[in-house]
Amino acid sequence: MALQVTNRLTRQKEEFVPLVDGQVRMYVCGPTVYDHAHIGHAKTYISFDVIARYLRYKGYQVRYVQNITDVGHLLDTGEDRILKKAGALSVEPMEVVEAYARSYFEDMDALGVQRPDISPRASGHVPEQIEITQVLIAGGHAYATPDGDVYFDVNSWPEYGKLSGRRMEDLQSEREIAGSEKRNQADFALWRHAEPEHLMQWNSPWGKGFPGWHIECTAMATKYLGETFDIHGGGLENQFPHNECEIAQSEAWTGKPFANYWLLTGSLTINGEKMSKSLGNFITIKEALGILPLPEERRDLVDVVRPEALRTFILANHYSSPLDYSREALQGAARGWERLIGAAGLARFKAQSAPQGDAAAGFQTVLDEQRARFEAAMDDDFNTPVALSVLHDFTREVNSLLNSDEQIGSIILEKISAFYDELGRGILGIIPSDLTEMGGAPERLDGVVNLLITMRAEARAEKNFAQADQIRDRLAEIGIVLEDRPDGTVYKLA
RNA sequence: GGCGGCAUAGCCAAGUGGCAAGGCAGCGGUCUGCAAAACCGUUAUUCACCGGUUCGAAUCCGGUUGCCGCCUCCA
Repeated sequence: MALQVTNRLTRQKEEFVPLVDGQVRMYVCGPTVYDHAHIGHAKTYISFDVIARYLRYKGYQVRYVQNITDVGHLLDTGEDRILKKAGALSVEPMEVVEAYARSYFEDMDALGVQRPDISPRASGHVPEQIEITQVLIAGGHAYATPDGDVYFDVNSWPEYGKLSGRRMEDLQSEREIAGSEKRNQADFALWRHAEPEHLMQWNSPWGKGFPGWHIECTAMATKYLGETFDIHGGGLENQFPHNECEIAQSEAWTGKPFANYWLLTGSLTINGEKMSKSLGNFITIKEALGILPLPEERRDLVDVVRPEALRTFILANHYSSPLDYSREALQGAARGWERLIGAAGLARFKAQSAPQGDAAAGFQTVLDEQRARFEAAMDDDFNTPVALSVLHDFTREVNSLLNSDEQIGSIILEKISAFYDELGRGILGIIPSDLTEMGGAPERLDGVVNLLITMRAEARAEKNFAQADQIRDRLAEIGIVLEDRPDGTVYKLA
C-alpha cells in the first residue's frame, strides 16, 4: 500500500514518492547543544525515529541526517548560546559543545532513538556556509554591510513565506530596528562579524566572523543529501523563521526545490503551558527517566517512568499534533504499555516450554489481519495512535489465547513473539528486547526470586497461606510482583 | 494586531460525508485459598456553540467562543 504523508508545504496529504526509487533522504533540524535536552526534544526525535524506522521497514534505504548546532545560534540579547554558557562555566566553548552533545546522545540512546546516519556539526561546515553566502551575494540575493555582516535580501525572493503562510506585507509592517544595517526588517543574517574577544570566529571574505543560524542547515542538508531531497523534518516552532529562511536561501542558491516533503512535529506543553525555564516547568529527559534527580520545586510535576513508557505516551499522539504533558496522561499511557509488555513477555515465557508444532495454527489469521491493520495505520501519515490501538487489539487476542486451555505450538508462540518484536520493538521501539531482564534483573536475582517462588509454592501446598502471603507481600514491597498462573508463578519487576 | 493550528466521554486519543477505534480510570462478572494479571460485559443518541449545504455531517461552508504555537531564542 502506498504511504501517504501530510506535507506542510502544500498543506495536503500526499502520496510519498521519493526522488530515487527505493531511497529516502531525510534531514531533521537537530538541537543546539548548550544545555541538557528536554522532553520536547524527546517528542520531536522519537517521532522522527519512528518515521525512519518505518521507512526502513517498508524497504527503503534511508539516509537520515540530523545536525548538531554548535555555533551561531544567538539569544535575543545577541549573545551566542554556546559562548554564554562557556563564560558561565569558565570553559572553552567546544567543551560546552562536547559535554552537551554527549549528553544529548546519551539521552537519545536511553530513549531507544536510533542514531541518525550522519550527525554533522555547524562548526565543521563553515567553508561550505561561506561558499553558499558568496553565491547568494553574486546572485543578488544577499548583501554585505560595511560592518562585515551579510544578510539575505528577502525582497529578492518573492516566495519567502510560502511554508508558514506569512506575507511580505505583514512582515514589513513590523517594527523598525533603530540603527539596523538591514535593508528590510525581515532580512536575516547569513554571516556576522565577530568582535576580537568573540571566541568562535573564522576568516571570511567579509572579515572575521561566524555563520548565521539558518545557513548551516542549508549547507549540511545539501552536502549530504543533494540540492533537492525528500523529507525535511523539525519542530513546528521552528517553522518561522528558521525553516522559512532555509527554504529561501537554499532555493535562491540552487534554483531548485529544497525539500519535497515538510513534516513538522507539534509542540509539547506541560499542564497546558509552554515549557520554559522562566515558568519553572522545564523537564529534562534525564529527569523524566530518573537519571538525574528532580529538584524539590519540580518534584510534583513529573512521575519517573521507563523510557519505553515515555515513548508510548508520545506515540499515543499523532506526531503533528500538539501534546500536553500531564502526570495523569503519562500514567494512563504507562499503564497501557504495561498491558502490552505483559502479553509479549507471557508469549516468550510460554515459548520456552511449548510443544513443537503448529497447534493453534488458526491464530495465523489474527497475526495476518493485525499486521495489515498496523501497516495501514502507519501508511496513513505515520498514524502511531492507531498503530498502538492495533497492538492493543492484538494483545487482547493474544491474552485470550494464552490464557485459554488450548494447546499452543511453538510455531504460533514464536510468531506472536516476532509480531511484538518487529512492530512493537522494531518500529515503535516500546517493547524491550529482553523482557526477562526488564529493569536490569541479573541472573542471580532471577535465581533468588525463583527460589522464593518455590518456597512459597511449598507453603501454599501445605495451606500455610500466612507464610505464602508474607513472601509475596514482602517481595511486592521491594518491587517484585508475583502472579500465579495455572502453569506456574511468574514475577515482574515493578 | 498578523500567521499557523486545535476544540471528541472523568483523563489521553483515532476518526475529513453513511450507524463514534483504542488505552487509562470506574462499575458488574469469570478465574484465584486471597490477590495480581487476564478475559467478558458496561461507561459519549453524541463530537465547544450558532446557522447553512446534503437523503445523510464529528467530518463540508459561514459565523461565534475558548485554548495553544509562532511573529524575538527555543525541537
